[in-house]
Amino acid sequence: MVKEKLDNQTEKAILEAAGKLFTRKGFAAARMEDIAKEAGINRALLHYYFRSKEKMFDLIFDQRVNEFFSGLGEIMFSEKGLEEKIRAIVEHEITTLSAHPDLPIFVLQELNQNPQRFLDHAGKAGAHPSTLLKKFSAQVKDEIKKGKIRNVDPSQLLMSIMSMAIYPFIAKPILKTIFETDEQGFNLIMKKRKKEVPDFILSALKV
Amino acid sequence: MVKEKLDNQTEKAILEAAGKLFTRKGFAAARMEDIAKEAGINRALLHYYFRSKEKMFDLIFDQRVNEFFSGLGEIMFSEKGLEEKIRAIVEHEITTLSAHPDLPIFVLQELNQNPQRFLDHAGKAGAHPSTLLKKFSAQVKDEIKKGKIRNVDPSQLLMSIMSMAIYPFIAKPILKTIFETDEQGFNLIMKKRKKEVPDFILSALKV
DNA sequence: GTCTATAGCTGGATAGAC
DNA sequence: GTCTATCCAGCTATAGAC
Repeated sequence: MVKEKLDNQTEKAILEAAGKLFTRKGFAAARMEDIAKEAGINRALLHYYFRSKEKMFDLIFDQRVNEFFSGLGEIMFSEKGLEEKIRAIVEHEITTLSAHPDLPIFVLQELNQNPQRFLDHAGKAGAHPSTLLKKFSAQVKDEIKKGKIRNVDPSQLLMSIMSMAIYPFIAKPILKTIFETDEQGFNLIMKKRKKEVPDFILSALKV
Repeated sequence: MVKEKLDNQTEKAILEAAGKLFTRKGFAAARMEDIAKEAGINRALLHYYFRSKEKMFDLIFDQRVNEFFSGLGEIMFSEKGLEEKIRAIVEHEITTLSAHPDLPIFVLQELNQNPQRFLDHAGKAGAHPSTLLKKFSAQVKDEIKKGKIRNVDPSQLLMSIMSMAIYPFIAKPILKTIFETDEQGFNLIMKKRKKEVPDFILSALKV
């Protein structure tokens, strides 16, 4: 009666293939034929396992959204000080996205297509995303009151942090052209960015 | 013999409709039927004017890439000082994208799909995009040498500027949820950002 | 230049054999 | 559980009338 977890090679292969193709091409442009080929099986079997293209996509998308936001909550709700927290966020984002570079464009493209999805997803996850901002906001305001940092709008600050860490992965093709470099060179630049960005932010926050 | 420029209502209507739908849904998900309906004509006429879906898309895409980078070169190659230049870039990007919010996700999604396009496009435009970085880089290094600003990597700085201005528009559905606001509220936040971001950057550059 | 009708293809989904 | 064969809807593209 126990559901098999080790044996289903096929299911795993399909999910991997589907993840790859949906993430790369988006829902509409990814074809079942391609997914089947990538998984080394045929189209019919995809439907045997997952019934429809949409159901497959929903599985993948939810998983990707989770990856995209994984770890962020933990860091935000940890008891770290502000500086340490900022360093941890940037480090975490850049490390995650270096391993999964096309995560953000995929998730954000599909969310722009159907914003409701994010609310649905947040619903499943439990806490409303705004609690994350509130926690961060309180901490920033506290530091301002103590005179530790300059007076800045916490929302604007949070946006800036996330922007600086994530956007380069979205703009990668442009950046590779501008910097006249390849994949390896780009990754090196991102690695340096793990230190550069927090330093930049903290310098901006100095009183 | 002169090509009509005023009379072709239809061509204009089609381009507008196509722009709207391609930008919103991407190439694969946008259907000729929808474009025709949006333009108030029927499918056959689309082909009469533009032959194929791909040709239509190429026109739209090129135009969108131009919009996305419009004005940036001018500002970069102007004789403004660094501070003024940073303020101008951020102001320009946020203003442009407030008027065309789904420009970046469309352009960047399609460029990720086919990075070659950017090189092709840059080719047509004349100057290689890397000249833009070189100009900016020289100016930053000069200011550093003069002791006017902190020692920062110009490439990293440029990335940060663009990130902070552009990324929020890509992450809009997420931000609207986190900030618990609507379209109007979002626009207000972006308006404030035109000042907040340059101030933030300049503060980070202080010696 | 604009329409209707339709050809022709692509791709998701199902039936049924093994 | 996996395959082949096939159905059928949806979409691009074209032909031909007006």
